[in-house]
Amino acid sequence: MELDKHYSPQLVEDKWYSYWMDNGFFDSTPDEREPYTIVIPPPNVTGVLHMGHMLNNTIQDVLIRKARMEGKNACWVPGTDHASIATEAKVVKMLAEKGIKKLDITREEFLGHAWDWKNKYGGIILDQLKKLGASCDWKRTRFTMEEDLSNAVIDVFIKLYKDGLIYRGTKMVNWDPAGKTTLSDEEVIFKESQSNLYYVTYKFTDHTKETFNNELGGLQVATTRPETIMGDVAICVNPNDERYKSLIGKTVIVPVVNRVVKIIADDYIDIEFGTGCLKVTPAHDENDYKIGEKHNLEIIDVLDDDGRIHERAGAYVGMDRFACRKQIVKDLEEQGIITKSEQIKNTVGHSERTDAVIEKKISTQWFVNMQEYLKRFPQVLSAVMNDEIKFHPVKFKNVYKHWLDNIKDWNISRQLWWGQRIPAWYDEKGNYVVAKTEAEAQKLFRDNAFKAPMSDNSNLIERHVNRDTLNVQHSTDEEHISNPVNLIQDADVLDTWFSSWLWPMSVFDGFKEGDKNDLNYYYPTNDLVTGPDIIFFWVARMIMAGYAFNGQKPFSNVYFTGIVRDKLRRKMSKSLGNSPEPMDLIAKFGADGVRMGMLLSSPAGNDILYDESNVEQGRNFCNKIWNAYRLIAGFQTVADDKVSEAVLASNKLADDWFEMKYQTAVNDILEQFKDYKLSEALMTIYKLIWDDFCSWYLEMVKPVYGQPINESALTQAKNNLEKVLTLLHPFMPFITEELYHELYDGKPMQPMILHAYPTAKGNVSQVDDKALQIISEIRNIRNSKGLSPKMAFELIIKTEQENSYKIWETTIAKLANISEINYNISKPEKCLSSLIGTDEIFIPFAEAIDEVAEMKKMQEELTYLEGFLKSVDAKLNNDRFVANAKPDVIEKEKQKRADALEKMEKLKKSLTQNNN
RNA sequence: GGGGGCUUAGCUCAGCUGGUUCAGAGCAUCUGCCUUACAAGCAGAGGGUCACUGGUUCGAACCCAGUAGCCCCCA
Repeated sequence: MELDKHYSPQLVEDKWYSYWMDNGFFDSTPDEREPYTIVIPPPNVTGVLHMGHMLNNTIQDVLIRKARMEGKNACWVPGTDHASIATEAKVVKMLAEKGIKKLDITREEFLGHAWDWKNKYGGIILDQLKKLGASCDWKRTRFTMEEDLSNAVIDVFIKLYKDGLIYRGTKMVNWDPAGKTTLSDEEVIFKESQSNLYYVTYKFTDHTKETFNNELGGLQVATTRPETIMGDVAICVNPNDERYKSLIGKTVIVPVVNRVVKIIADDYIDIEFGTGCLKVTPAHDENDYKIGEKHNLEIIDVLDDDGRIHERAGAYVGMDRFACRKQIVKDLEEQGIITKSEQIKNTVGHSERTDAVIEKKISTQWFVNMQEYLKRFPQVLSAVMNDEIKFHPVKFKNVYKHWLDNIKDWNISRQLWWGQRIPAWYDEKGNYVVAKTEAEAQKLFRDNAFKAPMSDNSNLIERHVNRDTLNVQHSTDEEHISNPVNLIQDADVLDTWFSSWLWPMSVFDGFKEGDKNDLNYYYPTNDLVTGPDIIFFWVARMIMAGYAFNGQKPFSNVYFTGIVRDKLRRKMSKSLGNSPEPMDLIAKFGADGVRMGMLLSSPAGNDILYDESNVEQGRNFCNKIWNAYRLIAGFQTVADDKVSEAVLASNKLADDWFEMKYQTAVNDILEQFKDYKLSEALMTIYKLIWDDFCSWYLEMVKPVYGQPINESALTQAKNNLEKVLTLLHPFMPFITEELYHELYDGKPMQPMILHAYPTAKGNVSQVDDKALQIISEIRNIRNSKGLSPKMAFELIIKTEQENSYKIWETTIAKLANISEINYNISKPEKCLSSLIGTDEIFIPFAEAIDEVAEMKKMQEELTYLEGFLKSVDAKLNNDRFVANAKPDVIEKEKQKRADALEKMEKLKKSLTQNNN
């Protein structure tokens, strides 16, 4: 069959993927073999495959395929995440486009639309992974919101609540006015921005003026958020600030609302910042809130859920917060109350999902008590620190520790509908219980096992907290409680990560009643491959869940990939349009080429700078392998006894030599795998195939044109191709499967995907290949002298180890185009010469030798060697070196000295001969 | 403001506990080749005061201190 010069991935990839699937090679069920398990970081159902997924899933596939070939029971569990806030936002938008408002439909109707959406689009990303070659056990595909997994989430919530690790509390939280939900601290992204710092005058009351007066008739306060002025309840200065000492305890008037507030003192205030006076707005700033608590101040929340000014503010009601800021600045400037402003750099929190500017606000939410959690499960930290769970690269250990050391309580309730609904039930007074069903909740109420509300009832309906709601009112209306009616389930759902932290267990039905075979067999999993951006969101929390709910770690290794960026180090993003479409890339370069392109330049933890030339390199490599196969497939054969002894021996030697190269590479590759240095492992294979296999080995055994190859040599060549294909298979599964089948006429003993992976070998038998340097040297001489490779040379070798060269004579003759080799005969009158180690080679060459240039070259080398010898002697003559250095180091220096002397002697001899 | 990391060839990166012939790889570059597997290729070559300054040491890309620049995380 005539094979095309170019490999066409498009013709083979789908074929092999179906073949693997149809034969169930990706499937895994527990058996007596050692398991090897990876759970996929479940992509969001809203997502389409991006370059980050490509990298991440390629790495997982390499690991899982290698394990499978090593005879382990490899199980890679795929699935998707319901991505509460992202999906809800998407569905809301989709409905809005149809003219449907979320507020106008019921929760059930909304969820119906959401499920429709999920069923329609949720599987796209998984289908795209198949194009990449991902060998997931698709029969095990899970979804974080399917019934079993949702039940697990609810059960875990109830358990943690009973254990006192989950509580309902009123605290300052992050509010996303676009998503209309609270967020955990991790979901807030701080961005640096240019802001205006406005100087606002708070007029003194008459009483204050008596003791202190100035030109302004008031205190100047610097603020970046004038729209919260209506929530001001005090002015705070540093007690050590001489400027304001006499004012502490006096009063000023808040602009706009004309509220009279006190001037208080607190160490927290930075004397240097602004004017040294802080307007205290406890409802809208974490630090102000703390000051408010300390000084027992009122809390006036001036914003509503949409980020507009609330009636409570008493002015600018209904106005958007940013519009209000502009307006208030304009108005106060006109009144002469704002006298100046300056630009400053500060950081502003944004929602990770909606990018809206986050508002801090006080709200009643559900929290996980992290301090207590870590106290009960100290392994969460220790397991990572003592490498029971290994991070690759290790630098992330520090990041992890730092986060745990400063951890705050985890806000897990979200004001959304898409997600697991919080199993808390309230009566009309706001008393509540946590229970899986309404019936159980009723029973708990009957048993008086309820909690009194943190705040009054209105909080259930309207989530604002004003000063009244902070006064906790313990209900004592027992008569009412003993006859509960109309329980309402909490309207909120749980943070997405509160479900995905269970993923490594829940995908194996770890929380379900019934047999735990899968969990016991596959868990703890082996490797987790993910991005460092979710180390806190997900990695840390899976570790927490692992120890809390199973008493074991969730995985043994975490491989942190880098972030895929463009050539200019910019993140890939839709708005920049700098991200290639992965499916187009695969169509153009083939999945194998893309996989290689992604892997080549992505050491663990380093960002990868995506450049199409990497993918081209991958495609070119495929083509190289394809052509190596084409060469082998095209050989005509002849029986071994029909070729000369020399050819037989030469081919045998080539095989031994390649075996040495191969086994050395295998040993290196297995080490690199152990260290999770996948790009280095791939590079080692790349060089083994391109340089050692193609450029050297195949050239050694390739017969001259038109001649056949002897049968044993062909068999060896095929074996060697099989070996390198095997090594490469985890990285480039398609082409290796294709060629492996071709190699055995479509009927190999077993498919490549199940082929045994090579193992390390202690003693690699060495083949003396010093002589091969001659080939490079002669090519070099030809190149530098502009002599054609077609011109055959004679060669004279001066050496004490003739045999080192003799065994390679056939190869040297073929690859360097040498017609005759002689040993240790006298140097011809006119010749080109060179040193191979301490051996000399001469090429008789009568015409056109530039003797002056030759001499100059030798003289230069001699000069270098003299300098080199001097430095070696300096070491050896240094008593302290001889006294302190290790014996083997000294021995090496002595050897260097001897070699240098020998070379110098030969060069000197050549120089004098030429001079004669 | 706190923590972590980085700075080695034009680019992207290796370089383990300091010690082989003046520091390695891939890509890119240059030179010569369409040599019957591959021009998506072959053969060869050039290219680096290892950020800077000082210190420790017989010996420093590697250890220590400081300086400069860059990146990430956290608040």
